Amino acid sequence: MKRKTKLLDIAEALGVSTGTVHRALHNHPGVSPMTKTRVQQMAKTLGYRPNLAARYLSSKRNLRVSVNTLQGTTSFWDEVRAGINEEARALVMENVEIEYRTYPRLGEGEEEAFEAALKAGVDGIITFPSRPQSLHSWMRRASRSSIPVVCVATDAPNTGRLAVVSIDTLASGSLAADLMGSFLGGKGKVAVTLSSLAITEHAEKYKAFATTLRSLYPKMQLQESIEDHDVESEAYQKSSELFKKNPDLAGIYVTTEASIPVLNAARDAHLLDKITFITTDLFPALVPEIRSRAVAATIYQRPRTQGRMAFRVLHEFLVEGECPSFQVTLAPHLVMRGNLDFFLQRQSLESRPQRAVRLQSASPELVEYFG
Amino acid sequence: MKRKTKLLDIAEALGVSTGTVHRALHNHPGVSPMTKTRVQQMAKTLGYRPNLAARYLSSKRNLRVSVNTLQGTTSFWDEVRAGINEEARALVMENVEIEYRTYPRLGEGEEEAFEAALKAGVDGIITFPSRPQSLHSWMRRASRSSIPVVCVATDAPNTGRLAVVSIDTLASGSLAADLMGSFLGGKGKVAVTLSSLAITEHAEKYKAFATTLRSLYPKMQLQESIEDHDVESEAYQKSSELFKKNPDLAGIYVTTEASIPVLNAARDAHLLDKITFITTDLFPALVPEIRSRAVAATIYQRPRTQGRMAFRVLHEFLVEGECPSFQVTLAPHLVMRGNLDFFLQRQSLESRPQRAVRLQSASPELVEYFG
DNA sequence: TTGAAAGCGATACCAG
DNA sequence: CTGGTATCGCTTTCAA
Repeated sequence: MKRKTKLLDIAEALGVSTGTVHRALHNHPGVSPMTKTRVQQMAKTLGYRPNLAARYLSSKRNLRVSVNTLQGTTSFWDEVRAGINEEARALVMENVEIEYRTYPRLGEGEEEAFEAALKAGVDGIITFPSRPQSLHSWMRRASRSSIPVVCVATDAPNTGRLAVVSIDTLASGSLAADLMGSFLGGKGKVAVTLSSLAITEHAEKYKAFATTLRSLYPKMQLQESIEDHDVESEAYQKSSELFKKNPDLAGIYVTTEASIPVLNAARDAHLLDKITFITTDLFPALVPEIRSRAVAATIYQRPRTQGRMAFRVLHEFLVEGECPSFQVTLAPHLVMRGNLDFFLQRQSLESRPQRAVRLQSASPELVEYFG
Repeated sequence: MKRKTKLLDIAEALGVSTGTVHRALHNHPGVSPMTKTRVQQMAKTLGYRPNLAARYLSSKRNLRVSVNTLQGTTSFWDEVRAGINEEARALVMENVEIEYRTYPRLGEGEEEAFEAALKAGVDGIITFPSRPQSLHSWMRRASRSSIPVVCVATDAPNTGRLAVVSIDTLASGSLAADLMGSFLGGKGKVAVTLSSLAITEHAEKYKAFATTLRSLYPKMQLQESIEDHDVESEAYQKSSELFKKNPDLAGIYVTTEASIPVLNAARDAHLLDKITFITTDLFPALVPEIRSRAVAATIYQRPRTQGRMAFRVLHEFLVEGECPSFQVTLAPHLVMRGNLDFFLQRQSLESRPQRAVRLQSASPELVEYFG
């Protein structure tokens, strides 16, 4: 086990000073191209890896990251932010500042938020690109200034973003299909609602659902999908129509968070107890529906963990400067009435400021839950 | 935002030197009781938090942790070790050494492994206490020498261990019950197999299963549980008897890894397609059973994440010196045929030496899976 | 029992 | 453009 090579080693090997080496490795101005390449070569051959402890200790600059997400009450985004916070405290030895920029509604104010983050000169951005197209040019600009951007929940393709953290859409759709088939004994009419087939994630869930259903439960009939375009009234409207047209509908898989209008449509059509619902995510209004078994199961997208991973990836990049571009994909969790309480217990504490969520158990111990 | 208080601050406040302060805070020998308490007081009132970067930088000592688990081929423990490794690389800036000590079978050689770790003078231990009673005195001894011990998968109560990382047994049992009820339409005879009711985790799973079944599906009849004592032949034997006595058995929940003998018993009794199986964990032999739908669903205990968390908790303690004793409880994952492939894809790469698991996706990106 | 001082490895500045 | 050097906060050793 040989000693790690440090700045001085490569300086001596080249007969220059550590200052020069440092500047060369960081592309700081004031180094002749010649020496710069020589230094970079030598660093490579010596296998130089910076000592992070020394870096943190001597560096006065602290990293600033902007977190751009939907506003408050949506429990999903509160969770995401909580996850980011947790990971920030756990991973870092000081010197990371997180600035939250939120926007009120899908696609409303997100460009402004992004622009503001860039203007403020942050070192990295975690964002939910609710309208990837509209953010596209801003993200490319960030990429050109080599400011890393991590997308959460939804990807923004071809934007030069560093990474995307999301739930495995294919696993979600396939699991939903397999469950639906099992619950219904492999027969009956089923449908899927989604926001828009134009959104990759939703299209993927739908496709996975359809494919799995066809291959595992060939006798089931999948109806055409419903697109609600993130409008609640549209969801209600269109699902009402669906129920009218298909009074024998046996199951429905709601891939978006907008399951309440669909449930209400079924309720108003007096079909609630005839239809098996599989929904997405977990939020207060859904809880009684699961308890009453109106919803058979919901696929939880682990917002807390998504936030955690997003920060982790960004931080790793900022610190190590690695990774071109990649995806982090999480396995979804299944919540049914049987295990609902365990998830609620976990959620209720997410807004706590502390570094880790801890709750009293029966024993005098501390309990931590991880999504 | 005021400057962080450092060693020098508290030294000046007391008119002593930083060396003394350091020794006092670390209970090093050679400090008068008087000054020691004065220093500790002052540290508290000033809200002193050590600067970890400086600590790492100046300290030559490196942490050694021993990981005591079952041997190799069991994919579960390979995963756990992989998780530990991953987290170690991700969390730490050098100076952590991991020593693996494995033992061949349940309860065989684990005391020796533990003793060896203590003799070797490690700074912390992560262990699977396969026979908590037999490890009891060793663990108490570790606790007396204030060597932190983290249990994985199974707890060892009243041993003074720092923490336990495990799957939420209640959520597992309840989820299994709810699924079973849903699959079977709320009626029929069901049974549970487990290793031994004397093991807390198994008793909890059983109880959760029974409770949830009774409350959500009161028409279902739960038979008496089968205990296999971790002996495959016993599992086969006893489940064969069960099937003989209850030819109308509709479902069975196998809470242990020993699902194969139970499946074989059902197969030999020509009841395989009449019984709905819900099993535990995911290993090669189980894959074809899930594919053929002999197993309707399996509850995955996320060994990789268990390993990750175990290391994380231990490391946090070693570095921050906090936490009396606590539990980390993970939500189980549900694997069915629909989403089986996603888990397999993830597993197949677990033994990779790299810091993160990355696999080629359709796009030229890197993909990471997290359990 | 305590103080003084020499590092640890990178950063950031100032002087040449 | 480049070299030299003080600095970050803590650990550790050597003297007193």
